[in-house]
Amino acid sequence: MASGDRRRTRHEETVGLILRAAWRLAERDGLAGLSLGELARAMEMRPQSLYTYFPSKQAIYDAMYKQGFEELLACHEALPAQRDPELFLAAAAEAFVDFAAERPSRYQLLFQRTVPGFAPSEESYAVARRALEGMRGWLAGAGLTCERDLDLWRVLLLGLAGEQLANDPGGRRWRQLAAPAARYFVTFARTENGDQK
Amino acid sequence: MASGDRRRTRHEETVGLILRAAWRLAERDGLAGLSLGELARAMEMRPQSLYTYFPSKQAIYDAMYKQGFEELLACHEALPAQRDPELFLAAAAEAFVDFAAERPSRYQLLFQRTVPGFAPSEESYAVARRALEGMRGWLAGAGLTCERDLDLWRVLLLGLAGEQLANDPGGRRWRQLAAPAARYFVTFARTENGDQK
DNA sequence: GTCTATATCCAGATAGAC
DNA sequence: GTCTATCTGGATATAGAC
Repeated sequence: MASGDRRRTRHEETVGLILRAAWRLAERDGLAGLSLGELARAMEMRPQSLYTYFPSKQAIYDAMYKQGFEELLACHEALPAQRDPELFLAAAAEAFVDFAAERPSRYQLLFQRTVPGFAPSEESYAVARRALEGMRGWLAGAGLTCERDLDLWRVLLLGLAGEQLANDPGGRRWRQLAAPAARYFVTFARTENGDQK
Repeated sequence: MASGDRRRTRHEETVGLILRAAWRLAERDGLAGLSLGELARAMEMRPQSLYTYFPSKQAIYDAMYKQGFEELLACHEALPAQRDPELFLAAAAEAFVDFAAERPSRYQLLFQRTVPGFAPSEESYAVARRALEGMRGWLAGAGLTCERDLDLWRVLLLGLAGEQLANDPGGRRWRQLAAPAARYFVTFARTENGDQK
């Protein structure tokens, strides 16, 4: 029915607006400092009305987590194709630091475990796994297929973004290290794998 | 005066016990979830009595921050001497991951910026700088003196510890990557520096 | 879907008696 | 130094009228 559809659409629009506002407040007050009162005020609602859209505060964090990984997947798909896998990985590493720098609280929710009591639902975590599988595919494209390679790649991404956010927010000090670090990683992984074979 | 000395000693002892309890609670409830009520209960005090020892909750976080870096410095000094700087850096990287794994909330307070509103005092930050200067010295011992080398070294430490805590707490998955990553870091940095000269 | 009203609980912090 | 008492303001969440 048309009226049912319209109502559902309106509901989902509001859910989207609430998440937008939640990200904005998380940037301003800290992710763990997000409060339903402030969030409601930003939406020009009473705090209780938020429960029409989310059953709990945890559910809001969970929706943010899922949305964050969906955005990361979109960011991955937007990466330009590259013949050279090394150049592709360098661009991917830069894009990851940019992704984190653009919204620090998103990096914090997705990759650090700092919100007391929060754990993603199975459904949301599935999106996170898809992002990781995408990375596994890139490495395979560069001839790197063992689990250790993926683990070290993750170290570089996490470390680059973490240092950039914590010690040079708004700058480029670690961002500019992303490409050489990615090259380092590929050389290292190939050498190590060669040693073992 | 003897009685004055004894009182001061008792006071400082209590401060130490409060910090111990604060770390324990931070591990249990999350660093940002630390509450003065819980902390007082652990000390068998009323919450108000804590103000005899610390003027605010922020001051407690600040003392924890300073203590954490003092512990890191002690950990650095405990590293066995090594003729080979590469072996020394490998051991240092492993020790750093162990340091983080042993008390995740300490890693979180010292190296992530996730407690809403917390910023270290100048005095406490000075201790953090000493720890960083120590690392600079190690790299210099391996012939690595440019700022970029130190930045990439920090990426490795932060990334290794962060992944270990977030995705394999209690395990050794990233810890065992520390030594090979450090060894290759040295090789890579020397090669890069050679290219530039 | 949004509201008023309320429940329940907790936070960090201060004043002043003992 | 520790306590009782209190302030002030928040939090998340639920019930039920409109």
